[in-house]
Amino acid sequence: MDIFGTLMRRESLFLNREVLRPSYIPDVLPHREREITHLAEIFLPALKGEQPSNVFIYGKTGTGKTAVVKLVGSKLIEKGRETNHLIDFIYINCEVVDTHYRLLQNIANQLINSWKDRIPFTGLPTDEVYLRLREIMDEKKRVAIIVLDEIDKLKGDEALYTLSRMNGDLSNAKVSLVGISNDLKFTEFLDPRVKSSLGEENMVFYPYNAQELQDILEQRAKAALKPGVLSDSVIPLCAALAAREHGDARRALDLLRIAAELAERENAKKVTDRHVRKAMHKIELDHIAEVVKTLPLHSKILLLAILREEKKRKSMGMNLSLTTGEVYDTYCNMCKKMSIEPLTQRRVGDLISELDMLGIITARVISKGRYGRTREIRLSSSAEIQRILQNDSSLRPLLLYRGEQMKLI
DNA sequence: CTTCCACAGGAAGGTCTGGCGG
DNA sequence: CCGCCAGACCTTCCTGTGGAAG
Repeated sequence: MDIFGTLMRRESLFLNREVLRPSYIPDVLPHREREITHLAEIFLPALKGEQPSNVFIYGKTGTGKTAVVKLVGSKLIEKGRETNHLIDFIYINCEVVDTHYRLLQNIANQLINSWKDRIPFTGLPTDEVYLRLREIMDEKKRVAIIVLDEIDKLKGDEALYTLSRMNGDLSNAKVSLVGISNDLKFTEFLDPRVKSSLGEENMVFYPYNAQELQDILEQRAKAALKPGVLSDSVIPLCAALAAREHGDARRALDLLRIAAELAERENAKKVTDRHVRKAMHKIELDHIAEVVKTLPLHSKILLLAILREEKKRKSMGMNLSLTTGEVYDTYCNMCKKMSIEPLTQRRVGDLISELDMLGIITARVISKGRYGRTREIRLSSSAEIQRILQNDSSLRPLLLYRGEQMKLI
């Protein structure tokens, strides 16, 4: 059987799939011309060997913050090479690199060329790492622009404090910082000194509206897909759906790409609205499935406890929402069944908040007056969560064999 | 108006792991 | 090998609180 032969003969709808991926940065960013110019003006002094102002950039996800910064950054490096002013442009995502130590370590390692001088990711005292970083930068004698994406994910403001006053410790090199955040309230909690230093320049990226999203999609679709494969209403629909979710361009591009992939798999000649809706559903379920699978054991037990309580409520025709106390009781029972020591209620409270932030459950704080203050807990997609948990081997003792399938007890 | 429930969630500290230099 | 370090993950102890009931 020529499995791949058959698949390969199937006509692809794509010219270049990459163009629709979130990591792709096009050379032209529609509706961000003003932001690009503004940022370029701020960076300009770097080309004269001077230190650009620090910048703080706000904006929700998918508003083009990262794309604009990376685009302007790469143009800056290019121009720097031409004019013989070498510039270090360091991009760090603080969601991945989220502590003082790792931040310094990461910056230093991006500046180091040789493998063996690299700084280990644990073991050294933090100030030692800082000293080494200083040495490295002073040796290079360059202007370095350090981009801290998702800066609000950074734990503690010590790291920002260190970086923002680093210029005082450097004799030959210069540092300027670009902070990117989608949390508008982020600076409120910062040390005032850091706040004023980081906020020398401020930029706000507003969400795209449906029309702007359409322009973006059209531009990308032209490069990514073969001509004529999109039904007329597909792009407006993707744009409208994404606009509903606070104008997230990343979401819009994902929708279009996945819709096209689904259509291709069906061997369809054209991408239609139906594919887009299917894509949206798929994105939601994939997200939940991915997160639930990788959850630590106690969070899984907790989810199972919520699932089971909800089912019980449903069969009794009662109100679906649960409280922390109820969930905790069921959770403790389940732990007993598995002969596992349950976590404290305090800890479980934190786990519940985490699940809420991940979008697996909704947990709103409500007051029931005389009957206390608690969280109102609900699963966001019980069918999908149940499907994942039923196939989880670590929860086996809590599941029951019935016919061919594992069922919840 | 006050009371008081059932927690929320802050602070501080303990334990364990992986990985470093010496 | 040891001693040290940062960070993940928990516990203990604690103070704070929205709003129905009294």
